[in-house]
Amino acid sequence: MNELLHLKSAGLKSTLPRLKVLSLFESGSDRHLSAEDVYRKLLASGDDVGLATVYRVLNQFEQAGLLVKHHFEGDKSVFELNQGDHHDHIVCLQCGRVEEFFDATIEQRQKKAAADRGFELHDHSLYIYANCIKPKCKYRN
Amino acid sequence: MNELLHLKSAGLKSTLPRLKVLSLFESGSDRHLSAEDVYRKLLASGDDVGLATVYRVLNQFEQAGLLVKHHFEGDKSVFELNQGDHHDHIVCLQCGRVEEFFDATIEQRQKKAAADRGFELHDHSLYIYANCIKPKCKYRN
DNA sequence: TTGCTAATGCTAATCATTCTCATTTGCAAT
DNA sequence: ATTGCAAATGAGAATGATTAGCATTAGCAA
Repeated sequence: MNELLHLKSAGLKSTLPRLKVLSLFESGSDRHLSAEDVYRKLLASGDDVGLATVYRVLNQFEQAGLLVKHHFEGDKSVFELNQGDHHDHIVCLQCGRVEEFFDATIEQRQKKAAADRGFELHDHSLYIYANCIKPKCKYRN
Repeated sequence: MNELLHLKSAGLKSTLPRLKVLSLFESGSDRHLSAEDVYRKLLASGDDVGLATVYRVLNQFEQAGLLVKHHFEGDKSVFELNQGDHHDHIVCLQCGRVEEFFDATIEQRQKKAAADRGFELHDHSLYIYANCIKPKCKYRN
């Protein structure tokens, strides 16, 4: 029911593909999904949604503020549910695991860096590429 | 002569296309160039270098540590001369002007953020997207 | 000067993403 | 419930950046 409200308020019709995609993210085990990921997952669960539609819906959701889009290293972009909390990302170069973090000091200094140089910060993207040192990383031990 | 040394030490033959590309960056008015940019500039100066070669050379130079590659918002990537000093970027959303900056505190906190979560920082990319408030911005006044 | 390997320059191929357009579907007004 | 129509979908073609394949050319060491 919540989804419906979201879609409505975004001026989007409540259609099958859109509901499927949205619930994928809301039920999500993986928070960060590419268009291809979404497409595969839907196919796997027997829901036939065209790839073009997935791309369209994802972008509409981003516009509507339901999702946030990220460009990690490499070509394809990934989306995650927008839960209001801004955060940055650490991506493991080995296993691809993504961890989120927020550092008020970094945010602060960014704003200052921009202001000092005569810019008005609009947005930023910070990705840290690293290696897990935890045993969690599937490519270690 | 300096270029020659660079190429040699990178195990790259000193060829015309490579010298052309390298001097483009070293003489550079624009520090940040895409493959397409390089291609156009070379054509403009009467030097005929194939686009594929430009891409190849750019990547080889990156591997060799002569250039650094960046992915600003959007699709195409840009290269800049590697002068040893790491820095991040502020990109004007209006005019595309790129300003470089370095903030020791931000660097520090990033390392800490990674370490705190069991990662060993390998690399990071930080891009600030902003609007010039200086009259410099060609899309203002 | 010769010879061989690496480099170049085309063009065709890839990959992610977007566009086109004919067909279908949500939904508001009968 | 039924109808009508704009909005949404699906399939495949088109795009744009980047890379691969291969025949030709050019550094450079002997």
